[in-house]
Amino acid sequence: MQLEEIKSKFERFLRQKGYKITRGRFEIIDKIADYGPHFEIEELVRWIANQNRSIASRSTIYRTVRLLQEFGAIREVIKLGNRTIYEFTAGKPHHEHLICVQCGKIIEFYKEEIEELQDKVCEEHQFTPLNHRLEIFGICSHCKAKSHED
Amino acid sequence: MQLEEIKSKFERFLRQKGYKITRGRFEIIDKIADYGPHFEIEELVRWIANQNRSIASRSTIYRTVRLLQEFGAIREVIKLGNRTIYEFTAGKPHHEHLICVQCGKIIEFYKEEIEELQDKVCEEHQFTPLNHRLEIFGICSHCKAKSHED
DNA sequence: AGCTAAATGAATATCATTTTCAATAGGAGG
DNA sequence: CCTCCTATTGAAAATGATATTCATTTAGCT
Repeated sequence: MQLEEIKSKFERFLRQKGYKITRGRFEIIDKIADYGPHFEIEELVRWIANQNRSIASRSTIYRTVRLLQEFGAIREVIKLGNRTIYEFTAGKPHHEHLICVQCGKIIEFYKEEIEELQDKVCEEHQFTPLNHRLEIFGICSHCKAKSHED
Repeated sequence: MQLEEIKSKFERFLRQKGYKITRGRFEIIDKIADYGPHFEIEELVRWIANQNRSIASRSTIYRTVRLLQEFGAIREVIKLGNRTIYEFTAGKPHHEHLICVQCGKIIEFYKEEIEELQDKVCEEHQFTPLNHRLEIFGICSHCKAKSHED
């Protein structure tokens, strides 16, 4: 999905909710898209603050991230300590994460069979699934290679 | 694993680390075991404070929970907002969680095939897994039944 | 018993996130 | 284009979980 498409869908979302179409909200989307797939809000706030023109305050950035989560363009990947890492899903298909505990690298993957087995587990417990998250923590190939050097 | 067995293993752990064997630490373990399988620290602090004899201060409870995590008797189940839910693993076998978003109930499950598929994914990415967490959010059968009544 | 380092409690700090509140700016209707 | 109402914004303050500081106490060796 293109960025413009997301923005126009977001615009429709705002209208439908009776919210206003403000420049700040759309500039924040641009910045998030520029920043990369994974981010922390404080990091983003600093990054935006370091740029020439200030587009929004910390409060507005926090509020907009919440709004984008409600809209569905952003989701929480994981909370580590007091840090929360988000991802700009941007219409990306569903996936899970491998997280390198050494360098923080996040690798995305998708395994259909795992999804099916989860549904089966839910059925067995008469549990109605809404969403899920699978995180595997470990050492990525790069860090592994590096540790062998020592 | 029995509580006494855990405590004696913990004692060995403390000795080995050069830490001291204090009454407070063991009384906190007792309280956690009494409390139930899942808890939040603040909840635990209040619960302990409401009992006749004060066994430990908030700081000591926080510090001891950290220590027990390091030891391996406690693990973080999930962080929701600013709340962190822990579980007293007490040597329980590995498992994943179904979490009811309505009532907060936590159901444990284990699916061997999911574990195997995870290993396969890791191999494909030359990723060395250390641990993982699978959380499925949804509505438990009890809440589902209740919502039909309305 | 006496010594030394670790543990404790109380108060304070920290840090991400939320809220408050006064000022500003969408946008619908005229 | 003007007006009005309401949502939004920014800055500062509040919140809430957790960490840290520091003076005091205690575990556990000698």
